[in-house]
Order: sequence, then C-alpha cells, then structure tokens
Amino acid sequence: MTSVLSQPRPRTTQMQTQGHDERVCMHGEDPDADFSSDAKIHQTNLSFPHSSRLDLHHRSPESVEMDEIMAAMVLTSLSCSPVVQSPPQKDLLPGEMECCGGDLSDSGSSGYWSWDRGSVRDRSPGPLADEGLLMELEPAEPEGQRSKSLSRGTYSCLWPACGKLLTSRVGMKRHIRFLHLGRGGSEQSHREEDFYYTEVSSDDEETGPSSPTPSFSSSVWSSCSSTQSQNTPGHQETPGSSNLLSQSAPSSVWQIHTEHLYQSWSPVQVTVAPGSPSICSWAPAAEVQQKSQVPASRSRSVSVGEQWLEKNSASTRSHAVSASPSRGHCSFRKGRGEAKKCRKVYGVERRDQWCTACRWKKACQRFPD
DNA sequence: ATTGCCGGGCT
DNA sequence: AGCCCGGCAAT
Repeated sequence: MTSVLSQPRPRTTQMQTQGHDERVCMHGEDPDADFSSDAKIHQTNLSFPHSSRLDLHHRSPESVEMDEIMAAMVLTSLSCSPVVQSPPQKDLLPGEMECCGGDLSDSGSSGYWSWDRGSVRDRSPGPLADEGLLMELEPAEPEGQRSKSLSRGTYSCLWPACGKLLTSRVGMKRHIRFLHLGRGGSEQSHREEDFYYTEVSSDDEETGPSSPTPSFSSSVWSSCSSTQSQNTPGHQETPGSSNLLSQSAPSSVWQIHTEHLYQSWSPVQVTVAPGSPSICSWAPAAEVQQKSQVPASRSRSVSVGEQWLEKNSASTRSHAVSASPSRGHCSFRKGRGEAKKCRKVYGVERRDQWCTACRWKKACQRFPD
C-alpha cells in the first residue's frame, strides 16, 4: 500500500492516479484483514471446549434421538472401512478442493486457511496428543494396563480419531460419556454410548489409529464433498475438537468451515478446472496467486497479463495485480467492467502508458481477454 | 456516462 | 505501416 502510493508518478495526474491506486489497494487488502481477524475469531471459538459442552448439556430429547441416528450412521461407516476412508483425504491438496462450490453463499471472508493450519499445527500429534489429553483427563487407566489390553479382549472407542482402548466396558462407557458425549451422568446416554465403542480381541483392530490425525482440512473436505454433511460431522475430525463436540454440536462448526471453504476454494476450483472458460479465471486467479501457489500458467488471461507485468515496472505491476476485480464468484461471461484494459488501469490522463492498440482504439494487447 | 474496439480514413 | 478517430455495442 504505502509502497504503491509512494511510487514516483509521472506528470500531472497524481491526484487522480493516487485515488485510483488507493481504491484498488483497499480492495486488495481489506479481505486479508478480515480474513485474519475472522480466522482468529474462529480459532478462539473452536478451541473453547466449554462452550461446546454447554451446548451438549442443553440438548433436547429430539436432538438426542437424532444424535443416536447419526451416531449409528457414523459407526456404520467407521466400522465398515475405517482404513478405506482415510486415504482419499490425505491425497487431497487444498487447491483441489471442490466441495460445496457455488452452492454456498459467500461469507465475505476467507479465514479457512489460517484456521485450518493453525488447528492442524496445534493438534498435529493427533493420536498422541489425543492420548495425552485422555490420560490427562482420565488418569484412571495405567499405561501398563493399556498395553496389556492390546493382547486380549478390550473395548475400543470408535469415536473418530480417538481409538481409546479400555479393558472394561464400564470404563469405556464412562470414557465415551465424559469425553465424547460430554455429559456426566445422563441416564439416556446409556444406549448411546454403545454406538461409540466396540469389543476387540486383538491389537489389529484399533480403529482409532487407523485413521490417524486427519488434518482438519481433509476432514472438512471429505465430509463437505457429500451434500449430506450432517451425516459425517464427527467422523474424521481432529481429535482435539472431536473430543469435545458431540454429533449435534459440529453443525455450527461445519457452517463456519463450509463458509470459509467456499471462500477459499471456489477460486481455485474455477481456475484449475480443465476446459473451463478462460474468462472465468482472471479475477480469482489473481487473488489465488497471492494466497496460494497455484501456477499462473493455468489461467490464460493471468499468464498473459503476468508475462507482460514481468517486463514492466513495479508500479505497473501493483496496478495490474491489485486491479483484479473484487468479485468472489465467477460469471461465465466476464463482464466488460471487470476487464482491466489500459484505459481503465492507467486512465485517460496517462494515455501514453497505454499499449499501442489501446491508443489506437484497437483491441487491447496488453490485457487481452 | 463510460468503456472497448471495429471500421475506416489520413499521412 | 503507423496513427487517429467516428461510431457502435455493452455496461
């Protein structure tokens, strides 16, 4: 911003040009500012276990029933193929997200990245950290007993990414009730707990570690790709969050994430999509280049523009890059107002900086469509 | 009103 | 070929 404004400017049109630059830069930087603050907010909310628990305590009977249904579904999916479910997510790169897409309304911020990475970094140890947490919260089980339990009949917690093993059914129920369901002595949680653990006879049935530390991005990912994200909210969650959020609680979390997902991913998706009209790629790709490392070569418009920009001065570069339209979504036909031609970029007053074609009122060569 | 640029004229 | 502009369509 300041660098742009302090660029030496030719001739007489400083006032207007500065105004132009300032406007453009505001577009370029405000979202980032929101983005970081949003991320902080979400991070704060999500790392706040107490609020989640409060929600759990106040669940209505209907929601409990729904929880049971969903728990059964989750359990089914988990017990069927816990290993099969994890590979697809790890291969997914952020830039390949194609969930939710345009179905989600724009939220005006894109805090997803910061949130995701922060949470992943914080909880990256995954099962280890989870175990540590469990041990910390529930020190009733000695380590020796645990290791011993691997070789004989044990009860394995099926809660996503938990994998807690206990030798007693009661202990397992208590573990689930306290840690996952988040209620202390609720009577009706008796049946519900049965959904969340299973009896195992050997150590090769550890369902928890079989899906180790799914990063939150991938979990959001996989569940987001299904239109019924409600079905798999707890499933494949980060341990830290899954421990504290029961099936009904994540809905707000999902909302938060999907909103940010939309912001974060839809531009990438648009840019990467093979065969997509190149007119779609200008605006999003320019933003993407600043936030992620998607190659510019995927977008014809951007690559041409960038190639030209490479040859030009820094001030010119800041002009053109930051001049990308602030629109988040992509219309199939790029509106005329969205195209940044020499006339628009430099203004009539700096016509001598236009490309030749523009000066001649021909089709712009510098910023071709 | 502004913008992008086709078509055409002038040198 | 280089340059310029009237005029039109799109916004």
